[in-house]
Amino acid sequence: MPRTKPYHHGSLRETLLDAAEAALAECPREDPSLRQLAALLKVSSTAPYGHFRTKEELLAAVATRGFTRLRAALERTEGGREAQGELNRLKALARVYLGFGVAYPGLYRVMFASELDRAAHPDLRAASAGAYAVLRETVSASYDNPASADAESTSLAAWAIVHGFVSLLNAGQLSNEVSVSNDLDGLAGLAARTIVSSPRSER
Amino acid sequence: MPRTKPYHHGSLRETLLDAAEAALAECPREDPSLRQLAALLKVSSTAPYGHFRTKEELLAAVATRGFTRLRAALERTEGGREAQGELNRLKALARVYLGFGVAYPGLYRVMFASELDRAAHPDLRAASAGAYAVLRETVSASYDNPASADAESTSLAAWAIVHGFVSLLNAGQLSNEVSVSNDLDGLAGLAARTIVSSPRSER
DNA sequence: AAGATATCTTTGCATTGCTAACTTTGCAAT
DNA sequence: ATTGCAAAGTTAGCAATGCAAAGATATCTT
Repeated sequence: MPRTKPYHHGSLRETLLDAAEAALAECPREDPSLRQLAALLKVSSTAPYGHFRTKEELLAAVATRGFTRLRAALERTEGGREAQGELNRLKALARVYLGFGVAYPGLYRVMFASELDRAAHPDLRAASAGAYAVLRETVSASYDNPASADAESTSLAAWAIVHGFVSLLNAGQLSNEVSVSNDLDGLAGLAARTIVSSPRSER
Repeated sequence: MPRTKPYHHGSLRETLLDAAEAALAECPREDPSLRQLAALLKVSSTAPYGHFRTKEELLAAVATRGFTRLRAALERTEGGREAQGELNRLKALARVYLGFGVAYPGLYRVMFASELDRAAHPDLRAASAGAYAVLRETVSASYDNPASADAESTSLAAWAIVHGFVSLLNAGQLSNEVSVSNDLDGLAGLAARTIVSSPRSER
């Protein structure tokens, strides 16, 4: 277990996560190497192994922090709860989601990397579920029965559509359809409209 | 340039792609190593470099084949064109898309990997655009003006939602919402309904 | 003051992507 | 047929990486 105030480096664990995130910001399409991170922090190549058993564990921790921050961003959304009608609330939320994903493509990639074994990292699952919960609550708030299967389905569709946009954007798959793509507001509106107008049996 | 009938191995290039795909089928969450592929095919470790300049180039070729196959699968969809109403056509297409993505998680991951530099691989872009075209044509067929911005947007939303579902499923992110998740038919219906009911100015 | 413990270092190994230089094979032109 | 040549494959080797021991060192507890 890490101490509160270790000797050499203060708190290497957090610093490693910061460095990994910074590296992902610079080279979004490749995972940072533990050795480079260690060299950057002036510690030996194997120092990280005192805090993470494997590289995947470090990446899982990075992803967990990412979901926590995404959740915070979603909760901080202006017009997220109070404002003018369901459509605008959803659009605002979608806009924040898209903005986050596009602003931190490397981090977002790690967060949703299918390379990570989610079953082996419960805290990661929890953080992810926490971020999704914000979306789900906002979507299902406009349902008579927010716990209904209908509300659940629509929430899922909402997640799929915003995540799909971010994923396609960051993969460079939407460079052709620039008309709509680079305009995050447009995409957010599209996502919100698509979700709001979806059929609901019990509204 | 590769010959029609080289000497030692017949046609190593295609065989390498097959082997890479097979490896992805076995270990979907990690990229195969060139050396292992070479060893499997009983050629030297550097033989692949006669056909691909880098590993990324091989992966791009794998991804290209993947998109070609996805397109073929989408075009082969039963009820894709003829059948009973827009909703059913879309649902059938979505079902095929989801089935493909879930059946070949490793291949699908490489196809949409943000690690690949799409700008450097025009054929990959073309194959990807070809697969998307099938989806777009099906979606926009029900519009008065299939080339309208409206039809385009809805097609994009359709791609985002089915890709989002596959991505979330393969990342293991939907294991909690099993109620709907593991049922591909249910997800396909959800996607189709969400898209069909989306607002269209000029219908 | 002394021991325990977490933290970090040194050493080392196997794997990997890739380069450079050489060899082998099959085809074509003379 | 012999010769020349280009494509395809081989061997050898380098630097980087993830990770496993085993040893060193500083901090905390007692």
